[in-house]
Amino acid sequence: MDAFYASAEQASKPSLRGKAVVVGGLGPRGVVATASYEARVFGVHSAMPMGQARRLAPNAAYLVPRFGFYKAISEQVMGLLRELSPLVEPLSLDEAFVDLEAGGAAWDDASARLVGARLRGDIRAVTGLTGSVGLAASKMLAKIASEQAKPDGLVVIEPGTERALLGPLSVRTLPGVGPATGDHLRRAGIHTVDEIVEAGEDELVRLLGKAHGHGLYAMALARDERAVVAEREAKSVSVEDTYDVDIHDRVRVGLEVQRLADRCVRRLRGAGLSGRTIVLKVRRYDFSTLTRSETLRGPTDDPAVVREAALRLLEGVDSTGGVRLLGVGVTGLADFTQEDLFAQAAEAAGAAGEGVDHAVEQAADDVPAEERDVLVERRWVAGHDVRHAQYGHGWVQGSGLGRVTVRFETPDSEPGRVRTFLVDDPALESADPLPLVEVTGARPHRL
DNA sequence: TCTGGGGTCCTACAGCAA
DNA sequence: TCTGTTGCTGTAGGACCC
Repeated sequence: MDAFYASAEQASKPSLRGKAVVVGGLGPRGVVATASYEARVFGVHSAMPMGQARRLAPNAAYLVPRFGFYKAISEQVMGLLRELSPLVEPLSLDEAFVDLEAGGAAWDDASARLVGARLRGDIRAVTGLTGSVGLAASKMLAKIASEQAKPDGLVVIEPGTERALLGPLSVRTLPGVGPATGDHLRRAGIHTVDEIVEAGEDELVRLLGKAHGHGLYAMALARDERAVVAEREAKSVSVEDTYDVDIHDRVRVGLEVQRLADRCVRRLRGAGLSGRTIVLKVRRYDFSTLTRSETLRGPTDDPAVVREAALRLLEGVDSTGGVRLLGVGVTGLADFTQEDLFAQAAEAAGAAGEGVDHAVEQAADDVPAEERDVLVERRWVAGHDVRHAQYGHGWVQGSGLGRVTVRFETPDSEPGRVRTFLVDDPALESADPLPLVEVTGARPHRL
């Protein structure tokens, strides 16, 4: 999908179409998740600090991501892909590999092209958004093709042309070559894919290590035999928070770690999993990051056990100077087993002397953060949908000083009017996003 | 001007056992 | 019996991806 989050917001909000839209964290430490193509003209791009984005594009619309909304659209698109083949490997909400041969949907160049073109039409019809398609004989090449196809295009890499196409490209084009590896190669005088091939496999292994060296050399030769894998099992579950202001108070750090442990366990349980290794992550004031982990005797999904382990790990961490991020994760996942749980819980209770604060567990956030903001504090979140008793459906454009500004429009309306209300106006309530495309008979869907 | 969140994979090293 | 090798497990960190 092209500039997915930003495009979804533009489709949802007619007044933003054709305008610079930036989706990301709006706090003082937020970064850009997606910038619309209009915003990219100003130099705004993913992973850029929001402050920098605002300086580059002060007049862009800045919105917080609505993952639930994007997920619903993503499921529609993944559904279309699964009609083509049982082998669909999602990489994220907006990207997936499809093995067309396995699905019998395509057997040669012409049929693949046809399938790709039809898919793009279907995506547009069902979601109202544009997607780009890359067709090639391997995952790596399909990915490169789809990058070249963006926005709103289709690119085919014909068999036999792969090496010639890759040769002059930057090493950064290859999957697995990020800033660090790119620098490493550059210092060795290697800038293009051709130069990787010229350097030879031994030299690459010497520079980058065994796995990376062999892998990259193969990629440079356009050799990529990786299969499309439909079902991937999760290997870890984690949650983390970056705080607007560094936390210095050791007690507060402990409380946050417990909250994160509870959130992590809720996710773990939601997935029907338990895990054996507890990981604590701490990013300090100077951005240095450290992790500490502890492996239990058996898998657990007991919040008390995870909390205690995380707190034990915290004891070994120096937080002088303050922490900007805390995280708790669980790896070594296993399917839920009752015996392990009881054994583990009893063991921990014995060892830790039952010092667990159950109030923390109860009070923790069962409701997603954005909903809490809207419902409990009645703070209106920029970009979120609302309904007004008199004016109908709209979205929050901004709020502050006891007032909230709402633009009243829907995906299929003209750009709407803006009105301002008191934040506690009883006629105003939060609302679900509306479907981007009118629901018509055959393929009903709900957002 | 500062740098999110949720993941995956690889490497290196220490300790232990065969 | 001592020593060196090998392989596994746990731990920590780094790079990368979207």
